[in-house]
Amino acid sequence: MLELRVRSTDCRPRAAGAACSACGARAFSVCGGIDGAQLGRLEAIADKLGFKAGQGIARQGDRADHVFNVTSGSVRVFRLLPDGRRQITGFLFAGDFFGLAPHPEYAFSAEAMEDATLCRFRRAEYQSVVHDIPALEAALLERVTHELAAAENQMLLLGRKTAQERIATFILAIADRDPLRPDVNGHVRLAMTRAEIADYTGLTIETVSRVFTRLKTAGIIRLLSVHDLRIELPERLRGLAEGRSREP
Amino acid sequence: MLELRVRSTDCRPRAAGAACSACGARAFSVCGGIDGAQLGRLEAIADKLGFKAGQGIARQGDRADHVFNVTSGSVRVFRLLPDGRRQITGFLFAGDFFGLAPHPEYAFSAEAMEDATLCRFRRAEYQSVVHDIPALEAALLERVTHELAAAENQMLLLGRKTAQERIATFILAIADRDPLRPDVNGHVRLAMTRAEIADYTGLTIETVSRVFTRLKTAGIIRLLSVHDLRIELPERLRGLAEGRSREP
DNA sequence: CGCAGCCTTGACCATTATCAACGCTGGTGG
DNA sequence: CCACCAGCGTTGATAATGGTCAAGGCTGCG
Repeated sequence: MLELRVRSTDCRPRAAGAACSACGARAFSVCGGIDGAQLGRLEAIADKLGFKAGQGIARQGDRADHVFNVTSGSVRVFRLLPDGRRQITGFLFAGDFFGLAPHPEYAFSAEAMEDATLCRFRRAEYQSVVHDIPALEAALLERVTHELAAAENQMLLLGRKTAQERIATFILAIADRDPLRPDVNGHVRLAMTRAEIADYTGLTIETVSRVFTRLKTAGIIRLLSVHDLRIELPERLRGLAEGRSREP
Repeated sequence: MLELRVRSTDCRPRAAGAACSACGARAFSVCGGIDGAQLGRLEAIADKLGFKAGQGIARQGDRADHVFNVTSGSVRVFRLLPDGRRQITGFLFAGDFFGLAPHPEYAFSAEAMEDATLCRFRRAEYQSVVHDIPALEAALLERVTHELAAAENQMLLLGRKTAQERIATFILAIADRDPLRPDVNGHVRLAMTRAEIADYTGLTIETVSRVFTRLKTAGIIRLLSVHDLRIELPERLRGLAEGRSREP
């Protein structure tokens, strides 16, 4: 059974109208005109690796010999400053690639969040197989382009949004792409710790915690447990996320 | 004469060793195995447009009908919040594409910084031509992947660096890619205003100004004019940029 | 020469970080 | 089975970085 996947350009556009027709209900899938046989050629040159929760997969500064594809579980990717400050640049799930950047060393570290399995490719072999399958190259281009747009949204969040706006945006992003429960009446599962949310949103864990209780007090969300919440007032939350509270 | 270009994955790796061999001294060029004839096919379907400094090229929220390539001059790309807060996500120069993201509406606005000329493609035609030229698709993939890595670096800057570290990083980034004067003994030209630097680094113009004078007072840089400076102590500046001042 | 648009500097303020204490929860071992 | 501990999360008090508001300076252009 084929494990390797290329996530489509995300099913997030649900909200924006243009749902990924090739994708159906699942959050990831083989998309963009690549058939299983073609992915099979790529999978054939992969090492299949398993990682325990918390285990390191790649380290910032190491020689960038490999390209990775997540096949199950979840992975956090981050950059560190020498004194330990951490910026998480992404939470990755099945179908996501990382390590594509054409640099001699990894600019990031990656660790398993939950137990995870990955395909690992030697860069040169990966390059030549991908190069051989234009449809795959096209799908990757679309995917990476989409990630670039997401990264630019995150730049807006980190550069210009308040703590409350950041958390509101974050909650909605999770809700929109939660692969397991597609917003069953506003239910959102936070697979990550407060520290991870903080390092993703550029805040501290204390501020994250305070904002959650503030949103709760305002009746905008309800905290069901530390890792589960329900969105009670989606419009208010969306208003915060889009910065429509400070309007001029 | 061919105007359209695909920037290589940047000549920045100068510092990191692996210079772009296909590129030579110029900061951008036709790279990655695409020849002029192939680019010519793309250029053939382009509208050539000129924009005056300050003029808008695309607006956040408009239908995303076009893809753009900068052929001369410079362009700023940014996202706005409804109250006017602005995050500049990139300064673009000849050879840079934008509007590639497969979304129904532009998630960004773009304006000419200096007078600029661009190639503009209808998205569908663009797609089909690119799709027809695997070497071009491959070059774009590499380029976009590189930009994604740069965007993630910017996320680290915006999420975790102090004002001083941000400006130090910014100065070095400009110095490394300045297309005109490749660091003639530390000389750096800032083509942008303080407001643009602020909106790129997630600060205010006042803070940007204060940090510049602080770096000047510390003897790390010298301000030759508002738009020109010289790096006096490159190691100190690099140390700040990498966060090596707060080390534990 | 004068004005407009940037830039700089200063005084004050607010948001968020830091430091600290405490509570909850789940797992382990007595 | 219960008690304890470790790790995570919450809350409070205080501090600091950077933002806001305001005034004034410089520069280039008409």
